[in-house]
Amino acid sequence: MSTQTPSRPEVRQQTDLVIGLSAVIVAVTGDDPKVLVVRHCGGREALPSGPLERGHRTLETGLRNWVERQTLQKLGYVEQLYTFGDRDRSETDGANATRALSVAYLALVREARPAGDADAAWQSWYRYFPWEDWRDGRPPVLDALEPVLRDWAAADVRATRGERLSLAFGFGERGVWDEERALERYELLYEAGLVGEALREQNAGRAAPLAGSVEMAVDHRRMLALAIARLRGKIKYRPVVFELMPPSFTLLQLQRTVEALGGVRLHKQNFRRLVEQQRLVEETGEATAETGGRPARLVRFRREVLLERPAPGVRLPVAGGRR
Amino acid sequence: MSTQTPSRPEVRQQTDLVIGLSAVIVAVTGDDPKVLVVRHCGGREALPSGPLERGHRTLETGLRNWVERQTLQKLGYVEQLYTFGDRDRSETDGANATRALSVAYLALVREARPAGDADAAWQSWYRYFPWEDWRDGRPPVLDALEPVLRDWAAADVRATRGERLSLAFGFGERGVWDEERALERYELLYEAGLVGEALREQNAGRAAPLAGSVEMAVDHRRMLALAIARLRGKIKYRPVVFELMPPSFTLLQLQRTVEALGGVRLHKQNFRRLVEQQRLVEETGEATAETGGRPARLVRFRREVLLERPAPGVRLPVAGGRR
DNA sequence: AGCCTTATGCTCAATTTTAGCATAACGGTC
DNA sequence: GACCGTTATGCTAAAATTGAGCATAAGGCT
Repeated sequence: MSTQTPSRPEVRQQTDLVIGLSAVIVAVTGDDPKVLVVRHCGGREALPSGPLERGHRTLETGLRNWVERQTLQKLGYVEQLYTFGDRDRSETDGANATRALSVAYLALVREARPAGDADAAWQSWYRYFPWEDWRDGRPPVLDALEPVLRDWAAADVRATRGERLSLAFGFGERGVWDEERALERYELLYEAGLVGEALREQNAGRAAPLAGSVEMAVDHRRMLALAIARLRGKIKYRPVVFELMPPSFTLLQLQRTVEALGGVRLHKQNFRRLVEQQRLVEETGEATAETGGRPARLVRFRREVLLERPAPGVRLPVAGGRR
Repeated sequence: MSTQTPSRPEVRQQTDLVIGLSAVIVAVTGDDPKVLVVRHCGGREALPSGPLERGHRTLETGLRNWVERQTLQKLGYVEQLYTFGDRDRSETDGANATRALSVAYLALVREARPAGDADAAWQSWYRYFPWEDWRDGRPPVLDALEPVLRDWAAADVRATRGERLSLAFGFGERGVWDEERALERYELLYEAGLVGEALREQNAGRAAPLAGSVEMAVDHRRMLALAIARLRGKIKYRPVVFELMPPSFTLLQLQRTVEALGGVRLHKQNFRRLVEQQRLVEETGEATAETGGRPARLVRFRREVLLERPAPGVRLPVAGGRR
């Protein structure tokens, strides 16, 4: 009750505990942001993952091990996302339930290899989140979603649901689409019973799962939503996009990559100006004629920017396509 | 080797595992950013923390429990920071070492109560990081640190240390101080053997620990560094400062709070304009004469901004004091 | 040559930032 | 009551950044 000193080994409980390690591995090929998924035992798609083992010196090495074993994919840039630990994540096999924590990571890789293993495959992440892709205007799924969500909000005694909706989806009149709120959107859909995962645990007969968006195993889709949100945010103040680019590339390729991640279109000239005046890239001297029209210069990432400015990122000059 | 499916309960290992929960609890009183510390068994100062127990539904409730038990402090805003899991964190009691994971959280509270429990105390965080406070110009500790760090970098075969130094501390000629890099700075000092914690594990006879900065138990100072870095970043794009403010306050109080966290001075008029034109606050109608000069209007946080703009934060208009 | 497509250069106006100047309003002091 | 120190606030000119487009360049193709 009173003065407790923390972490006394004698009182250590003997609860069964498993630490899971999961990776959201992202690559961009052409116009699509891809994520590496494996086929789960239960048939559902899952993120590469496995339990932390005694042999793993750090969580991150454990993760790399599992990913390489499962997908034959080497990881470059890796960053920790979040640790999930709710008790209801765990498998309840009787009174002595095993508690399952899960540490999720985000990894960025350059080339999406043709998924070394048969069970591993690269999939566009918009397959799981069709409402997140605004590059060709308002995604059609939202037409189906909006009324259901509004009803769900209206059934709320306190006004809080409606507020959260307008925040996440920009439903209100002055509402704007904030691409960084991908996680909040997924969580709202989950609460409203509009994603398949929500219906699994309790067969509460709420709305039917939403056609057109693919489920994932356990809470892996939530992890993916978090990864998307984080990446969309981070790209703006740290030059992480370049982790996804080949050694040399054209400015349009860079723009398409940023657009793929953000799910929005950008104003071309302004994007180039931004990238160039921030001196994020430098000339290679070469050019490529692959793209159809006038050949484009090939550039490469200027590593030195990391030393020069506090927060070099690719700010997103949004194109007309809003609303 | 090949097709492994993840998380099969049968193979679950019986390793001893403890999940620690630690909280960096922050408040700002007057001009100082405070953190709540408890006196550790070993005599060192520590963050409030304790092991995850079976009764805890979520990691966060577990954390809140421990904090309230140890410090009698209720938590408001809480956010997960990071999970530390390196094997060398663990206590090695023979071959069967217990692996200790630790999930660190950041919490923001309004009033720094006089530390309910005798073992708990509010301390300025600059006590542990004197080099992070640039509000009165370049902190004097850096004069002692810089040459030692430079020597350490010079002793490096590859040039990578020097690069990291100029990145983190802005030592180069064009170098700038980026307040958000608090964690990187701590880690460099750790590697260079300039903080006490570094000398504990291996009595490698490197440089002496730096006088003038206070150690903490285990890796708690690293957690604090991470919390500072995250908070300094987050403040700019989410209105989290207001979690630290009383219900009504003056613009100068708000500015002092932001300055305390960032460790930098801001341009007064520009700060006010920013806050006002972003409509982060609204009038209460009252005023206060407490501050000496002309009475200041009292304002309160305008919750509605959360619904209006994608990323409302207090961007930092730095005052002259750079360099 | 003419057309389509992508690459690039440049401009103009609207906004936002930076850095100060100037004035207001209160509590003392002489 | 005038004067001073202190903090609050209003306002502005100049510089820098953004948002939107126009216009031209340079390939491939028919």
